[in-house]
Amino acid sequence: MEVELKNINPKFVELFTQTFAFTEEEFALFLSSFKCKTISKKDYYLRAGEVCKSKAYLNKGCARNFVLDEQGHERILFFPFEDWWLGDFDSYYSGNPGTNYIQMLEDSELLVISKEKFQKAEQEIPKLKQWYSSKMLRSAIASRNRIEEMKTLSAEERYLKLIEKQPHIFLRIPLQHIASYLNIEPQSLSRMRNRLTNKH
Amino acid sequence: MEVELKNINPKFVELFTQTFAFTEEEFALFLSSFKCKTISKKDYYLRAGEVCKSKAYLNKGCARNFVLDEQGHERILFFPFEDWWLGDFDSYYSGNPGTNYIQMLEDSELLVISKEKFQKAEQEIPKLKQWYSSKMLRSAIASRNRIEEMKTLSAEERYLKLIEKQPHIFLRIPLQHIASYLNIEPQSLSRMRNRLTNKH
DNA sequence: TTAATTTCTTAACCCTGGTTAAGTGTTTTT
DNA sequence: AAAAACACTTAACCAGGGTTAAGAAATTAA
Repeated sequence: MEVELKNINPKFVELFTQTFAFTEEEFALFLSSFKCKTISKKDYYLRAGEVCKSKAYLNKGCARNFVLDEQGHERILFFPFEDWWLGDFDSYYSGNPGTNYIQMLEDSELLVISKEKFQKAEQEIPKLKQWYSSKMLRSAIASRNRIEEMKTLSAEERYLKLIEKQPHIFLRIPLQHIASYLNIEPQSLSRMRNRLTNKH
Repeated sequence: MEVELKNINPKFVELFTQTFAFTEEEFALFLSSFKCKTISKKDYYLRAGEVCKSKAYLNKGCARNFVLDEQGHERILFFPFEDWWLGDFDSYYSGNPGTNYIQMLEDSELLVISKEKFQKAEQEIPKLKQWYSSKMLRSAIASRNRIEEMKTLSAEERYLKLIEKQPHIFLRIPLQHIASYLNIEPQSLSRMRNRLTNKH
């Protein structure tokens, strides 16, 4: 489906027209490279084993991005919400089958751009590269901070930090998935919550 | 101290003159922006609380990059060896005090370039930006893979993977530090190694 | 409204890794 | 060569989270 401007998250428009100062023509050209795609709750945007051949802007909805461990256990890495970009980084750039699953947790709306069209757009709109470099830098820093956090905080500390820093997650994501994100079992999260409320 | 070409790791020279095709002048200019610095075993290149104002190429030696958890426990994130770049990413770009310690584990030799000189070099040598984008991309992917690994593998699995994929680490890094990297105590690593050898 | 499904909780038992403590080697320093 | 510092191991005890199982509560579908 073609993308209609009026339905696009204003943050998307602002990012490119304001922050990266695309001209009207550049933005129109860029936008025309996208297809709109809706995915129902519980359906997948990506599965392990597939090659990731596109980037997708999450216009509306939310998802869980997870991998499987050796025992086939689902391990959630993060929860994409509105204004995030979805994809399997490694697979996208290497061309190899990926390890990530991306499953929508609400009925969602994506703006999808294929690798080919993105590359073409990059050639026609040099500013796009700037955007991408800065995005990559922030992504690298965020991942490093996440590693630090995983290494230095206990499950309980990560839980408390999540409540403090990203309370919105608790409004839209079931606790069982938050448990997986914290790297513990739902029963353990339940026990922990119980322990914390009875603490005083 | 000035950098002398004959003492530089050939990988450094190759990266810029071959892979990124710097001209002779560009490479000479770039190289003249560096200072050579030696740091003895156990001394620090960087400490938490300091603002990271330079990038450093590890020409010779190795180090441990760690952070402190709430209990003041050292948690090693990775072991830089020859041909790595040292620094606190987040602090370098944000200008805020960092959280990382970088301590040399052998007498080491660094090629250091200040933030100012690097920015200047970037303006004079546009190819430098290409290098940096590609480095950032790989860094982002590596960090994501590391997060996946931390989420899906047990301490024992991470230990066995380390032996398989980076056996050189065991030749130069004390086991106590490897334990910290695996996120367990030295005693637990010892017990695990004992368990594994007695397994059959 | 009832049935079915999903989400969350509680409890008992077990296992892994943390903690504390002590002891043995091995380097390094004096 | 002796002392000091460092690196590694072993063992006993304990706590946190995994596992299994069951049931309660809340949503969704029929």
